[in-house]
Amino acid sequence: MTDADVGLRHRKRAAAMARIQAVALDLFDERGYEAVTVEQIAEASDVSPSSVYRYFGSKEQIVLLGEFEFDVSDSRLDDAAGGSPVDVTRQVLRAVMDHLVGDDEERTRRQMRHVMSDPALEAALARQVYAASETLGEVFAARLARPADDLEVQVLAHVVVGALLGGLHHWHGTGFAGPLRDVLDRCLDLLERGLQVGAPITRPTAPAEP
Amino acid sequence: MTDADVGLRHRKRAAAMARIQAVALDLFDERGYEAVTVEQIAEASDVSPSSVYRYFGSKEQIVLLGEFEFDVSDSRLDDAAGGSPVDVTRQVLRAVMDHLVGDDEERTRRQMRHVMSDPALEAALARQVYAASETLGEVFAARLARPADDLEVQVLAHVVVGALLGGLHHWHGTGFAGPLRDVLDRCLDLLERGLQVGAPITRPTAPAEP
DNA sequence: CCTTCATTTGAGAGTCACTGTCAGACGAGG
DNA sequence: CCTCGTCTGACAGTGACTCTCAAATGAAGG
Repeated sequence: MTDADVGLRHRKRAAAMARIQAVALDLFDERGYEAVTVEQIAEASDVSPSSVYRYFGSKEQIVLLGEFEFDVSDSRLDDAAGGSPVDVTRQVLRAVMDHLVGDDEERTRRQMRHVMSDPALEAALARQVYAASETLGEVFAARLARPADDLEVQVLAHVVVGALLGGLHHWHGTGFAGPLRDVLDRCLDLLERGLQVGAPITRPTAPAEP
Repeated sequence: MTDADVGLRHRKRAAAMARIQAVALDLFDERGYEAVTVEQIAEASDVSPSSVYRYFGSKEQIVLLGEFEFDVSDSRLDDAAGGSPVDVTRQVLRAVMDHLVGDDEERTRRQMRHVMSDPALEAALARQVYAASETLGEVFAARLARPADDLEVQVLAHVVVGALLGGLHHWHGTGFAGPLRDVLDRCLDLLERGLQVGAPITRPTAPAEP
């Protein structure tokens, strides 16, 4: 094994993966996710179908690879030591967003459009998000010195991720208005401020609106 | 068409579906979800594979059909008029639980064991739960007289469902200890009481965040 | 430059979930 | 008992995904 990043082999692989994702996204925009076969993607990307599966594992991961995952060992998590769970989440979020948006904001919207309209993609994303909740739960549990299965820890982790998912849904529902990062930040603000989750429904300030 | 429930045709169909689900669950327990093919389920249930797909649409739905869905038109929703979102959720939860547990508590555990250990099932459940969040969001939006895409509404709905999902995870992680209904009720209690979501994490190290 | 070695690639065959079609079976209703 | 409408099973096909294996190719040393 060479130094792990600077081999012709490694670079070719990375280039092929990027090419496949770009080509696939174009084809999906053109004809829709379901209507495009992996074989067609492979041919248009000058690789064999075998390689596509070797690289991505599944058709969904061509779209989702790397999205909405986070690295527990990210150094920024250490910076949040002593902070609240939401602080920790904000750090995690920053790491996720750098991956997500750092690359290309428009690209994320194109991905989301397909994710939200295809059942298979939606399911794959939902699973990925659920897995992220579990990881976040482990982080919280470690910080709070509680067992990972602790009810409060699990509820907390899933609630935080749920809030972000709500934001994602809002972002999609409003035609992807504004930067995703801001929307998600606002979601965490809402959580911190405390949702009026137990308050009787009397709508505080909302003016009548159809 | 007859009165919709009391025809031989309808009864036969219902019986076949119940038989398929029971047979399938036995086979899954025996050999694992993935190792059992739909064709084998069909043969063991004395129906054709075509019928299995006609009844359930997909292999996953043999396990998941009806679980973790709720009926927006459930009469109990009206009883919660004027209550808080959590009250509404509690009513919804009661309706869901009556479906879920009303039938057979042990059966739910068997289902969950497979759901949690198979990626395809986990994804299907995650998607179903996500869809439930959307439905709940619509209910909340209507109650609060806000647009369905409203950020707070979406965050609220997804947070509530997230809390329940956290409870489900806890339930699974603790070997399905105690009635699921109680666990989920406690999750909603935690939400109402307000999670210490913004509170600094109690650690020996001194906090240094504003 | 050339050889050797370790990986990676592409090709092909096979499995299985799922879809669409259609003729025959079988309740429903008279 | 007979017609009519619906449901069922059989069949053929598609596409995602897996496995295996021989050929290609980058890495490393002479």
